[in-house]
Amino acid sequence: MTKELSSAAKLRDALEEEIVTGQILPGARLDEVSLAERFGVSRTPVREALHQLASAGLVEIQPRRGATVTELHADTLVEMFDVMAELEAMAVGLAARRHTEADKKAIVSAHAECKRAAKSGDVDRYYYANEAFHDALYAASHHAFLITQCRQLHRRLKAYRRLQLRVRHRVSASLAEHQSIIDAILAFDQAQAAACARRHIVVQGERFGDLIASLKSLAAAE
Amino acid sequence: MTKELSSAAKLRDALEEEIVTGQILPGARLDEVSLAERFGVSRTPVREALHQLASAGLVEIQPRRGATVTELHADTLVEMFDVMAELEAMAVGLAARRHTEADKKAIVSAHAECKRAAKSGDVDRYYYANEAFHDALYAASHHAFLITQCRQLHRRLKAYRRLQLRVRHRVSASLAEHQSIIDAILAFDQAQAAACARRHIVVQGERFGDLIASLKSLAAAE
DNA sequence: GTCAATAATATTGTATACAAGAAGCCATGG
DNA sequence: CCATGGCTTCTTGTATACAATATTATTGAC
Repeated sequence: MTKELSSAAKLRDALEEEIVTGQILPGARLDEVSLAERFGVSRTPVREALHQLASAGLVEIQPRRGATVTELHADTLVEMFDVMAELEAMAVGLAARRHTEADKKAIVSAHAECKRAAKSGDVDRYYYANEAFHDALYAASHHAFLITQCRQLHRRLKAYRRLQLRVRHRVSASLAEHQSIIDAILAFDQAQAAACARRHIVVQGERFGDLIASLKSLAAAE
Repeated sequence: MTKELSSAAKLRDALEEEIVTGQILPGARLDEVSLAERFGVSRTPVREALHQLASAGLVEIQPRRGATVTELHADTLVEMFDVMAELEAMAVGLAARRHTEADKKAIVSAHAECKRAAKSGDVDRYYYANEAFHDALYAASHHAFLITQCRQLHRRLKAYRRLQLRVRHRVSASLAEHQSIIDAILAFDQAQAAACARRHIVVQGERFGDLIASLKSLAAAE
């Protein structure tokens, strides 16, 4: 059932996963023949996969000079968090107005899993639970196009979001923010829900900025 | 200087233009060999172009079944206008805070051209002037990532935006909305600017919905 | 010893050839 | 007369070959 994908599509997904999770580092060169050999295919599907990733912004292709994994500067990333905040605020605001009983259940249970994950102290588990929670929020907006936009950007920020979760006390703060979002949604308070969601993401951007700053000062001290 | 593009890239741009302007109709089949013949190249660059357009959402590719121009249902389009409204509100709000003297000049002069175009009664001329105006607004936000997102979505809505301009009195209304946006920006009033921009786009979505509805009732009456 | 120019190499961009799957068509059976 | 099965044909997906450009190394001159 899931084996109907073309090798180009499989390649694209595999590469995307490796880039998004940081297995392939930003700035790394993506050589067509090496990739072709690694995946046991010819250069043709490799090229297709690379071009598709380029359209998604994950890799950059310079004519006649090959592809590299996109390097996101700290300020670009912060900007991406800005836009993510706005989109998510919109989604959550809509969710406050439009959510069904099923949506409510999904959100609450995703949040419960987040709590369990937080208590367990397993950051990765929290990461996945968090992802499911946000997905439930998007779904409750019942706004198909917005959902795709949110998912796309969310995915691009995946690796960095994960990083930012390692900041001290971030997980418990995140959890509290989730709670306030849920409260606003269940009260059908659109404005409040949107505001909470926006703050939730903006905070992530800020923490991420802090992280970058501290890394920079560390590097400078060496 | 501009001739450094690969044939695949040229093809992609040409096809994008034809789709966006409606020369190729939604739902139309895009046959690889026909396109290859038409542009005098082999299938390889055609495939690359199609896949890139697919990532951008302009065409849909079904495995082993070829590519067609994406058909956007009325409700999807309205949703896209929703998101556009939110992004543009964000950009204009930022522009109110961040605009420079140069930005101010660019915006005002773009608006002046809009006025002249409106007075001339040339809808196409107004369309292009309008595009330049919005671009000037985006630029004034000084938010690189937001600008790319706005441009991308704006481009996808291009054909439909044009359609909606034909609605009676829409051009003069649009012009008035522009004026209110400018006023808010020049007053450095972020909230007001964002609200005006949001309304400006939401109205477009609504007018577009009206248009669709009237087309539907026309079709039903036949 | 360093810089520059040219040649050698490697890598991308395009074309063509081949393989595999999907759509249409005709024939045959009910 | 309609439906179903197999066959033909067309189209897409992949591989390989070739062409063009960028990179690198080597050699020569200053």
